[in-house]
Amino acid sequence: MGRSQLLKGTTTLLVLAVLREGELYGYEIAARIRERSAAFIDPGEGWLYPALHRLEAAGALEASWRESGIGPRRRYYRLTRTGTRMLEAEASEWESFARSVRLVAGGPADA
Amino acid sequence: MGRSQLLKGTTTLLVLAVLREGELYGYEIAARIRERSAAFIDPGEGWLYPALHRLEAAGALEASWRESGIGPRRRYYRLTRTGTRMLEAEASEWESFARSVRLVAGGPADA
DNA sequence: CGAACTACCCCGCGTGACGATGTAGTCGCA
DNA sequence: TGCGACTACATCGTCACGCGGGGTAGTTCG
Repeated sequence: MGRSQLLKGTTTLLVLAVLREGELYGYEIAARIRERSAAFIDPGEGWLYPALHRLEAAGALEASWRESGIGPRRRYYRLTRTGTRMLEAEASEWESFARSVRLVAGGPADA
Repeated sequence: MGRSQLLKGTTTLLVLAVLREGELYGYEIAARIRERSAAFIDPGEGWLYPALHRLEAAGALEASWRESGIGPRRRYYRLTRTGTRMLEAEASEWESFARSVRLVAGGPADA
């Protein structure tokens, strides 16, 4: 039950980051995050889709339905200009925070 | 409102980490965290004291009141054996998580 | 039925405002 | 000058609130 809370605040970054490469649909976004994190982060549907909606509502993402031909329709998401800026902001925010934690947790004399 | 949620799950690590050097009282713990993080992390009393109590109840910390002679009484906390182990666990958990985030957010071809 | 996606409620815990206690320092006023 | 009132600050604490991840059931379509 350790990292259960760690995710808070990073989901936006994670989602936006994998979308940097281009359009992806929900299921695929989850898969990318899982792969990239070496299965350490396993996106639950419970927060992934709400996160996508938040980001879409915030103007960071644009979405469009598309037939897959082989299965249900898929909703593809892509970064908007706003989303790209948000990604950069989130990334640097995370960087600062992670460094701070490292400074505190790293001990008295270390980097 | 960026880093608002990032703290979640790291408070235990932060508190235990600064106590690695020896006994400290609450107010001082907050100050240490603030200093070490270059003021990036500013511990709120609203989570610091509850966290201390949680950790004490969990057997990770031992506490004792002590007169300071110059001001209100202080409650000094120190790590127990359990707390040390918990610190190590939290630290490695954080490390893994941080690396995962970096892997995902770092982009397609980068470390 | 199963893949892709949605909706909804639960709840831990950080947030911010506030309070209580204790000491030192300052200022007023005779 | 002396002494109490009043302020400033250190220290510990509580509480209501809200965000957002967790879990899970529901929906649609092939």
